[in-house]
Parts: sequence; C-alpha cells; structure tokens
Amino acid sequence: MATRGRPRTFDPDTALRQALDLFWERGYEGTSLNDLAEAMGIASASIYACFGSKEDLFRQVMALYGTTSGEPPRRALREQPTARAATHAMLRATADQITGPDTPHYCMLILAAPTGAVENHAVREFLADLRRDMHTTIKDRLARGVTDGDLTAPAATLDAIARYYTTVVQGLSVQARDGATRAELETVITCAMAAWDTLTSG
Amino acid sequence: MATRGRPRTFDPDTALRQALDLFWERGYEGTSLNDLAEAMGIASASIYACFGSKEDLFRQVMALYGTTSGEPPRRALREQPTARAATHAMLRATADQITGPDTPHYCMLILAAPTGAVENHAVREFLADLRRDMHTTIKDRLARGVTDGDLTAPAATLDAIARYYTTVVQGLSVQARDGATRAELETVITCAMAAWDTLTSG
DNA sequence: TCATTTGTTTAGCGAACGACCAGCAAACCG
DNA sequence: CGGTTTGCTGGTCGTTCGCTAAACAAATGA
Repeated sequence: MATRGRPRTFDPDTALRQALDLFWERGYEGTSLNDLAEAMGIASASIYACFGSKEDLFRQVMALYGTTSGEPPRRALREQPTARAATHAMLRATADQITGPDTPHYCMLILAAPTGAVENHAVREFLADLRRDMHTTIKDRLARGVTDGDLTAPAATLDAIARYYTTVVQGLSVQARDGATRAELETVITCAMAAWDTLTSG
Repeated sequence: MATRGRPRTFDPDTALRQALDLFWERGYEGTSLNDLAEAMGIASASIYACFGSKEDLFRQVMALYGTTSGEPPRRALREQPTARAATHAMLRATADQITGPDTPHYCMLILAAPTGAVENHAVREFLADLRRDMHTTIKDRLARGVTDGDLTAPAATLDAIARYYTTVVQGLSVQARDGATRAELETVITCAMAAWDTLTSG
C-alpha cells in the first residue's frame, strides 16, 4: 500500500516533542493552540489533521512523556533486586528527572493540570488515572518483594506503604517546582526512606 | 468621618467568600471574571472597584484562605506541646481540611496554580512564596522543640526534616485531589510519622 | 494527461476572555 | 434644595480561545 496524496512536510514525532516542551512549561490550560502551532512550526489546522484536538494532542504528549521521562523511575522499580532498593532508586530517579537542567522542574503528570475550568474535566481525570496507576505500580512492586522474600508485611500495610511513597513522589514535584535543589530533594528522600525499617518490621 | 456617597449594596466579606469558593473549585486560571461576577452576585466592574484586578482579588482570597482553612494546621503546630506532637497534629489537621465534605478535596495553596500561562507568573510566584513559608514555619517549630528540650537534632537535620514533612503535606494534597479518603490519608500520615524516631535519634 | 487522494495554507468562525468607561442611582453635605 | 461623592449597571473595547471550511499544492493511480 503505497503512500497516496501529498506527503507530510513535517515530522510528527518532532512536532510532538515540541508540543511536549510547551505543555510541560505552561501546563494544559496555559498552552494555547497558537502557542503550539508556533512552537511546532505548523498551522493549527495541521495539528487538527495530524493529532485530532488539543486534548487528543495532549494525550499523545503524555504517552510520549511516559515513555521518556517516566521510564527511569519505572525502570528503577522494575530492575532493582529488592523492594527497598527499588523504592529508594525510584525516588532518586524521580528527583533526577524533576531537577534536570533542560526541562521544567516538576513532573508533568502531577502538576500539568490539577485544577482548572469545568470544560477540561476529562483531561484532569485522565491525568488522575495515570497518577492512581503510580500507586498501583508501587504496590505491585512491594507485593513482588513479599513473594521474593525480601519484604515481610501484611497486605493492608502494603497499600499504606505504597500510598505513602506515592505521596512523597507527588510532594517532591511541588518541592522542585518551588525551587528545591537536587541535594535538598535527596535529604527528603533520605528522611522518607528512614521510615522503611519501622514500616516493614511491624 | 461619616460615610459619603452611595453605600455599597453587597457585603465585601461575603463576596470574597464566594470568590474563594469558585477559585478553590477551578483554580486561578480556570476561573473567569464572568464566573466570579455571577457567583459573587455583582457585575465585573464592581469587582474592579472593590477589589482591584483579578490578581488582586485572588491575593485577598488567599489571605482569607490562610486565616480560615490554613489556621487549623498552623494552630496545631503552635499549640501542641512537643515538636513531634505538633508535626503529627499538623498533618492530621491538614488531612481534615482537604477531605472536608463541603470543600474541594485539595489545598488551594498547593494546587490552585502550580503551572500556567506566562502572563500569570506573578500569581504562581506569590503562591510559591507562601508554600516556602510552610517550610520555614515547620522548621521554626522544630527549632522550638530543640530549645524546649523535647527534640535533639543538628541544625542541618532540622532543615531536612522540615522539608520532608512539607513534602508530605504537599503530596497529601495531590492524594486527596485524586480521591483518597480521610482514612487513607491517615495511613500515609502514620507511615510518615514512622520516620520520626529514626530521624531524631541520629 | 488527468482525476483522485492527501496535506497545507489562509482566513475566519462564534464565543469567551480580562479590562474598562459612560451614565445612572443613591447616599451624604451645606 | 442643589452639589458632591461614591457605587452599580450595561455595554463594549480589542484580543484570544479552540476549531474548521475552503482553496491551493503535491503526490499517486489509471
């Protein structure tokens, strides 16, 4: 099936990355289609033709965000040998990501659209679902620690611990947004991990 | 000095509370002047006459928010006898505030405007300053614990602990925004307080 | 060659935005 | 009473919002 019609003159992947940069900087509602069109180097009508609506574009942007910036923390959870090491490494990978020199200092997933106009409710719930997935992912990793034998805790406690470290991740994003340095985030992570032994010895 | 001219037909305090409700529900950028005028029961021109600009109104709203919803956590810090009890009570008062039945489930200070359009940068920094005050307030309370003799920790550790519990507070707000219940927040707080003894015995 | 398909540009849609002014209304003063 | 001060309503300023129809451009297939 050969390509019919006039070929596209821009690269959708490149345009998506440029859209990501802008959404990351200004959030969902703070970014207008004119801003996007200018940053992506195409007319707004081309955005509609290629990506759908503003909301569709944002969802594709978040998918890209998840496979790039979101991957290091997820990989840390996956690859570290114990639940404790995985949690610790996940927190540090998160801190690395939200204090990078070339990107805004916060997690897009957490702060791109926590509140806003009523007509964007679907976008907020979309992000909320992704955030709730964080809790599930961490909880699953803790459960793996139990089956691996490196963690002993009742099921109810697993949920609490997972929610606790999810809360820390989300708080770190606000800290970074307010100018906390990587070193300061490290001290927070150290404090958060100080609870580990107490939580897992009960 | 008697009141000259036509007296005001609306109560500024009542109108401010109504503005608070709307800003709380939709955030800063998600709330339009038309929305505000409708909710406050006055024309937008009256808003300008009485409160200045949209940004001025928001700052007055945040002042009201600080003296109402913000007071219980602050009072907990102030009145509890020890640094530990103060921190614990502050966390619980925060959880109470962000899961109230009649208000949105998050802290306005934290989530009303974390990101947004460039022209609202001043508003974001205004809120960021208030959030940084949280860290200072908590740190001061910990320092009081040291002078009171109920807490022993080096100065550098005080800063880390204060930032840690500030981070937890901010994370709790995201948790509540995503639907976590008061009971679930309580489990997070229990986890967060589990770190206390380890942190203050070093 | 020429219709077809697809992408891009242009131009603009209706609605809402924040902001503000003119003019009227209602209180005070002398 | 007239004159002054102040507050409120209605309307409108120019801009921007997300979005789209129509015309044009560039490729393919027959």
